Amino acid sequence: MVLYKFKDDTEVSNAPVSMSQLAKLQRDILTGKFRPGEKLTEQALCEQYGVSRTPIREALRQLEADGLVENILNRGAFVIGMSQQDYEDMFELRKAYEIQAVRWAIQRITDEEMERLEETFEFMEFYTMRNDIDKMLVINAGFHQVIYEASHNRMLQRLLSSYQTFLKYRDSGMVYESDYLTTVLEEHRAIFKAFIDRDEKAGAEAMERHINRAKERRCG
Amino acid sequence: MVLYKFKDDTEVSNAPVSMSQLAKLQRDILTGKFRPGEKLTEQALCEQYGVSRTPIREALRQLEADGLVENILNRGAFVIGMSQQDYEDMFELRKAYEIQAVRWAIQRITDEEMERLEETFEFMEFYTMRNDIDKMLVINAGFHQVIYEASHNRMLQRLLSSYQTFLKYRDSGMVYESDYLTTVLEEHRAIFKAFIDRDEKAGAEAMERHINRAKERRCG
DNA sequence: GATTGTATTTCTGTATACAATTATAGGGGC
DNA sequence: GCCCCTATAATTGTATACAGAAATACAATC
Repeated sequence: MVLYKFKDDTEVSNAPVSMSQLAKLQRDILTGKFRPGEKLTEQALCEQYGVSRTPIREALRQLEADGLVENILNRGAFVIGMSQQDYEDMFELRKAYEIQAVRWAIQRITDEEMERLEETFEFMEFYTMRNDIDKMLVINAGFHQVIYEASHNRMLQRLLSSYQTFLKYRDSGMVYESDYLTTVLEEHRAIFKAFIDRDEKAGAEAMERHINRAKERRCG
Repeated sequence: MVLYKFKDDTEVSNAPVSMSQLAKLQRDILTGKFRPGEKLTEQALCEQYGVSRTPIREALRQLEADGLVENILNRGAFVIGMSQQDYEDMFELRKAYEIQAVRWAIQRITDEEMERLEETFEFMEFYTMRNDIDKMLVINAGFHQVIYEASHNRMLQRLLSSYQTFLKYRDSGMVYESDYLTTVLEEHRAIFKAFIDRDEKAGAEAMERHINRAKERRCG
């Protein structure tokens, strides 16, 4: 049963979705299946994921670009560890770009994107009422994604999307406060309102509060 | 003749440096040898760079991560174009991270890094007096690089370094004002002074001014 | 002449083979 | 026992071969 369909055909549903080898490897690193510092031997990965070395090597190159592994010449790929400090820093870096994204998005958003943002926000209200955390996590990501697109800047979209991937797995193991959904909804409402009012400053401030609180919720 | 040697063995000299296939391809895209939208056929690249498809494909994956090409499944790699807007946006994105880098660097810099920063700044003074623009471009990059390292955050280092690569080729064709070097030196001096004073706020402000002026110089 | 379906060619995606480098294990010297 | 050297094994880097998808060319049809 498809409940909500994003522009890119990502769906909010419970159906298992087939993943690329890259995505699987990414997931397994982010969920801690491989330990920080651990060497990723290509042959071993081939057997684990059932593909040959070529696609594995290309995946490792992309993971290096995402900062998840380090490729050392003639020595191979090693999993990069994230300290608590690294993780907190990540929120600061993300915050700077999320704020910039909101600013540009409010300047540059198209009517079609505004409709998608509104639609997505309405789904957030619906699933908050239903208290459905799993679906909310997906819609949350979608809400931010619409903003990234509305910023009309590829670089920003790429970077912020990769932060989302990072958070997706980190969040999956989280325990949530009882008022989590309603709190987040209000934070998003403030951001959405800034779009309606075309108020760049209010949008930036609402986003800053949102990320600061997200940091507290997840790091605090 | 080696004039200045960075920690990573990058040298300020006129000696030709051998480049990896990736670096060559990166250079050729950034210098406009391939036009935006142009399809990069693997076989053609193999013949041009004298290597087989495997390393070419891996290079294309990395270039995609850097935002220089777009890989479409079963259709190949296409060069991404940068509009004037994209280019101006890039300065804003870089500014946000350069400011964060300075803040963290002032908090976290080690004695060894502080010595390197001082040494680098002294070389900047020397080459400014000599009015040697080519060497200054390299030292400039080195000055920022020391700050990135002193931020002690891998993600930030990676991103800002890739911006530097971007700028390196863009700058190479630039025409400079006569007071370019002395102006830039004073901007860097303000940043360096903030490190000595351990004044985070002053450092952030000095860096913001520096990037704003760099944007004016290059986009204005 | 334009259009559509099909055959051919070209190109990408993946697997495998080979070369070069690095890691490992064992033996000799001190 | 410790260190160093060498031989071997393991692993990465590169080239090539093959399978499948996409683009192209062309002929048949309207």
